[in-house]
Amino acid sequence: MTFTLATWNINSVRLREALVSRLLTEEMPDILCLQECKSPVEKMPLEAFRALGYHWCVARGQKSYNGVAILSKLPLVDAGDHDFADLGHARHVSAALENGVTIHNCYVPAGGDIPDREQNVKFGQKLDYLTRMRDWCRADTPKKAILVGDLNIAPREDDVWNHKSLLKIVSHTPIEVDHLNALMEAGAWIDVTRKDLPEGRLYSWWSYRSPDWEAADKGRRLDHIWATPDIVNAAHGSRILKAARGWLQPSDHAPVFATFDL
DNA sequence: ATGGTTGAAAGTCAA
Repeated sequence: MTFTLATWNINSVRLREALVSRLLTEEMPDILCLQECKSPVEKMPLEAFRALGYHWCVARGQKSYNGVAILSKLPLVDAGDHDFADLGHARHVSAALENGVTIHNCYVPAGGDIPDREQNVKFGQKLDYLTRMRDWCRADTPKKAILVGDLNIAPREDDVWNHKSLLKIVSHTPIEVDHLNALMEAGAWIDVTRKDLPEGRLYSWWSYRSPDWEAADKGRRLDHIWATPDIVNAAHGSRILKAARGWLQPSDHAPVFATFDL
């Protein structure tokens, strides 16, 4: 069985229902993981996606903030969620496919503007969230698992438009990268996007604050697809649909894709 | 060090 999976921080699924439908229609991923739905589950426009063949959905929502959903053409079973930060945020949900693969859809806290937990509680919450995810992987080593989402960290020098100028910018500070790497080691996670595309700059997010995002191209790779070693060799065909960042009234994130032959 | 833009929701807060 082969399936294609995509992950996309949609920044309001209700406002951008038409963009989600466009992605589902044009790209036809078997599974689409959304973050920042900014909606309770009962107000997510799931009927529109069902009409396009996405009959299964596992989601967690809340009013105004956060919110994650896994839309699928393939049967899914809800496999639970974790509130890693104990903040009552809907930032994680997981689902199991019939082939025994578990998908974890994550939205790691952005962490505020100041990269210092003494001055900025949000930064501490981000680091603590990653530590709790690490401990969860240590306690329960994931198998046949895929972890996707907006991890809000661009770990590599070629995951940002300028490594040196971003070293003190939240999303690319060494302490965040250390926390992300500790999580990867704890679960033996492999970065599927970089397995497939090891060379060159890759971005999945361009700020709304840049007047000409495409010409400036000051991007960061914040959105990731990881897999455990037992299935990573099944992964191929990674890509980032940069064009979606240029759609009308876009999300500031572009969708990231990978295909698995399992 | 600051500003720039966007979304939800009706204040600002979060990103």
